[in-house]
Amino acid sequence: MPEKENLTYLPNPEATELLPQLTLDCTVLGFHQDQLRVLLLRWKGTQEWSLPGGPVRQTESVDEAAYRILKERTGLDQIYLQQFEVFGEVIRYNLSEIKNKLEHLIDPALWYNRAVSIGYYALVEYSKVNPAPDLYTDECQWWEIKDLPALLFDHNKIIEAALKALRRQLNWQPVGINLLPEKFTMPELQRLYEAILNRPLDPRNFHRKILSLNILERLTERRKGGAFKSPYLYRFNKEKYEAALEEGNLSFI
Amino acid sequence: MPEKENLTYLPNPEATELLPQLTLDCTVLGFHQDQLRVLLLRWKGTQEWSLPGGPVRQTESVDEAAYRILKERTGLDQIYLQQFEVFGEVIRYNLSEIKNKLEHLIDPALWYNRAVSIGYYALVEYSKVNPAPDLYTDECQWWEIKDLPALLFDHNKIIEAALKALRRQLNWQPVGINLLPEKFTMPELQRLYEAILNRPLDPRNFHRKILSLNILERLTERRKGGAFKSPYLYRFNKEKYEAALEEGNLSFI
DNA sequence: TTTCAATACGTCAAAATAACACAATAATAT
DNA sequence: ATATTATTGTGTTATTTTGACGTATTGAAA
Repeated sequence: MPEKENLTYLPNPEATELLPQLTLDCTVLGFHQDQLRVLLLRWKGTQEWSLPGGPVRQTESVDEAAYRILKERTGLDQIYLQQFEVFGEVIRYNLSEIKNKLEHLIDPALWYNRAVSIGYYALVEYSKVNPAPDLYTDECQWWEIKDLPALLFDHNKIIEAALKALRRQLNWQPVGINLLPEKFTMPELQRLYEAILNRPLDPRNFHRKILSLNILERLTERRKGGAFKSPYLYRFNKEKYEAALEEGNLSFI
Repeated sequence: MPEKENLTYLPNPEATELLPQLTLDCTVLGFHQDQLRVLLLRWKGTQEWSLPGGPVRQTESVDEAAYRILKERTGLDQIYLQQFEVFGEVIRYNLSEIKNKLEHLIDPALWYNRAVSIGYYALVEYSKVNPAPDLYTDECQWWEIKDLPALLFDHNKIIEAALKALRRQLNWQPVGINLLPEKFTMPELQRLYEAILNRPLDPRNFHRKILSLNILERLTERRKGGAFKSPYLYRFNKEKYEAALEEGNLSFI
């Protein structure tokens, strides 16, 4: 009994403001003190953390919903967003456990038995983010990616998948313009790549490789104040960076 | 006004059998006569074509729904499936046009104003597929990817996106075990890669590159009957192929 | 002034790649 | 039979890229 796209079955859910049984979850990644960090929310009256996210309104696209949610949690417009996976299992996590843990906030009868979640990752400049909790949470905080607690829902799994997708992206598209400040040093960029790939890189080879992409401009300025030799400051050439994003660097053969 | 995952808003749509306002679309790709082909359905009493797809049942995961739909349209179990993008625009296509074109099949009042679609591509062995139309269509047929008609919904766009995703995959994962028969020749594999990448490859360099992946086994057998020199037959080493799929071949640096 | 480790720049052998030459083959034409 | 022909299989070469290092420079701190 094949069913077709857009075909309505009663009762009509479009009477509601939100797309039913569909949510999105955002893995917001920032880089600070040589560490990749993710933005998490702590639910009121609990020590339970989870990713920012929520349902999609009937009047907005899924991408727009992600932007809206991120704007609310970070204060930022113009975030780099990437949809990477749909989490569509019938049973994604222990729902009754969730109901119990949050029953002081949400009537257990109000939860869907099932929701499909669209996974996004966002790359943001750590220092520009103004973490803001929402109605159900009273803390919005950065966590080191290497030192996460057990999260609510299947959010540990989602973060793992986001990192995997980001690592994949790194191999054919540049990464960095969204995670670093305007000006940065080569060692800072290297440590970002090391944090994402989770392995050390040879500074000399990294330097050569990243310059060969032709997306960086070296300034005459240097970063003062650190111990030892002052490194040059660089910035991304926006046009060339965008072009590299567009083209990608794919060549099986 | 942040809203949380799984939180129900009345009326409860879970009373229905299907996830509301959510569908999936499958770009089923096969390879025949040096051409990449896609499986399309023609709607009854029309010359209108579209991709196989449909809604997700409450009792199945999104992936399971895709497998079910593909089983129905191709007769195949164990299809290689890849979720590649969510199409979540509020207005994805001209709905009233669709309503008009299909009103002899579906009451225009029954269409959702909006549905989010999860895009999959499937790689199948052309000769093993038994194309079968569904309740609303009376033809299920292969079309050359290079010579597609204007499709219903946003399905031309979805196919384009599927091809882009497949080309991307080609650069870090092997492709072929799902699209070719058990035994195949090197030129056949090359023409598959050429069809996907849409550009000619040097046979000598292709030969060297693909063998370096260590996923192929050359048989003593040769393909007889063609004009000119008989090419060797190869088959994929399943274990090594799976391992290559798992690992991927990614190395920015 | 010396120390020290991070930074900047460079070297070299090995591996991978792109471009191309050429021999072997097997049905077809002669 | 023999020659023809386009495809297939193998090899060569120059160039580029990569991986693994060496070393000089820098500038705060000792």
